[in-house]
Amino acid sequence: MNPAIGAAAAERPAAMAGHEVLAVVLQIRDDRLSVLLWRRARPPFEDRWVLPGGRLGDREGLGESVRRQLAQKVDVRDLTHLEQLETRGEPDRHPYGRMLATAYLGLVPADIDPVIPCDTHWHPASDLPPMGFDHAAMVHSGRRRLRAKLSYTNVGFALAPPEFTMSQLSRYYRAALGHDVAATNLRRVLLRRGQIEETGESVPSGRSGGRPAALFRFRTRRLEITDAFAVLRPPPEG
Amino acid sequence: MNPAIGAAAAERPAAMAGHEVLAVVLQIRDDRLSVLLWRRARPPFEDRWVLPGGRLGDREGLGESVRRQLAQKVDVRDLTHLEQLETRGEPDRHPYGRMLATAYLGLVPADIDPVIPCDTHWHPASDLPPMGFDHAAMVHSGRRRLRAKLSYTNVGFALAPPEFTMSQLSRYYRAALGHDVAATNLRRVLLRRGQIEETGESVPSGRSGGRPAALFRFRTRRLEITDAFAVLRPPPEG
DNA sequence: CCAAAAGTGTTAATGCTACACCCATGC
DNA sequence: GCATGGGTGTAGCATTAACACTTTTGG
Repeated sequence: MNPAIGAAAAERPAAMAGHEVLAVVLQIRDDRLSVLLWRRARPPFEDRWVLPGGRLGDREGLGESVRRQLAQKVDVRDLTHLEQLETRGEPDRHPYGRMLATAYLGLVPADIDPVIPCDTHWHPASDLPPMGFDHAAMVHSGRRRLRAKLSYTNVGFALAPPEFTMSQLSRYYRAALGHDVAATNLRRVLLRRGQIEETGESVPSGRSGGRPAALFRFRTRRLEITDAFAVLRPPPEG
Repeated sequence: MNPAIGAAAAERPAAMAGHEVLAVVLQIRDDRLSVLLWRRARPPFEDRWVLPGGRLGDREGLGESVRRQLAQKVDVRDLTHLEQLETRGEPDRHPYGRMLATAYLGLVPADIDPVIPCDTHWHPASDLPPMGFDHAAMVHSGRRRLRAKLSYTNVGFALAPPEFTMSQLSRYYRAALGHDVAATNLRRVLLRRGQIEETGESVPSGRSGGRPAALFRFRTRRLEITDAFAVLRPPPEG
């Protein structure tokens, strides 16, 4: 274990070892996939950006801990989805001693704007600021996971507001996937898979005219795998 | 020598807190997907079956620790693939105190028969014996992960020997996926994706006759995603 | 010659993208 | 009317499962 360096070590005396939970909180903001980061005020990695999170409490589970810390520290309570990403435990990942970290992916729908403390900010996930520890790698894991799941699950529900038009939804997909997504085909894919349904309502057109857009909603707001077995699928029943 | 926390913990339960790594080691044996389990000789969960593993050492990383424990404790050194599955940290998952566990998925090719201690056995993954802790859930995670990855990556390499005939390979896939897989189509799918290639050699037919089978090998024996973006794929270059 | 196992050709179905076209609205 | 954005129809493409058929071997 690293010998303590200067004053900072005084805060965390000899036996620093433990487990922390971290959250890659993603949201589509202004048509960009963004991640919530917190600016460190002290060493190590002073002034670098890190993921929100903190030590696992003695009596709490991992997911529970992430939710608590997000609520307490950055006032994020509106996660529509939370799943475990990965655990990192390289002995030298924390300069002051042994510290394991379990990262979660959390998603916030686009219609919410959580009140966050002044030392936390949303950053475009494709243009991260200088980050501390191994947190940048975790953000990349989160992005990859989200991208993958958008194509075989209904995670879209976690990025979108409860009701939305297809052109809105296609913008969310575009932001999350990083490439163009045609609203017209997205509609058919998601309808075919039974992920979304029409609410029956529609949104009046803006001042520039245009046909009113139908409103849709996700049929369920819990994660489901809708497109398993793209290939090597099991033979039909019987 | 105890995979999970043994007697030492029982003697001083108060001080028990820490992190262990566990391995879901899978192999196709006799055309069945099998998992390596270890029979506990003492409480808690005496006589139940558990995953091999043990405490994370002070100076080792998680993956490193799994490899060490598998080599030392069950003499498994021939993993062709190892990846992290999940970390469980419910406060009550271990009756004697707080213990986090990170589970890995390890794969052993079908042509190897590791020498394992007498208290460990291979069990069919579809018919697990009574298991201790939350280890049965971890085995299920491992199976699901393997099944999923067989359809969009080249993990097959980790189940198969270096060279194989297509009917052998289809048996491995059948065992892992749990449903029929036609050798003829499997061949075309894997060739098209560039996962496998012919070695040029072939295997003489058995005493019952039949055309000699061509030998194949995986082009690479490292994990690659060969079929990303089944849907919502990015538009062509430009 | 016949049975057995491997390998090829072909068809039909699926599910997607792209694009042309039609619809409803504001001005 | 006409510009604007939404929605539908349709053609083409890629990929795969199923199955008939051919090839190569042992007895």
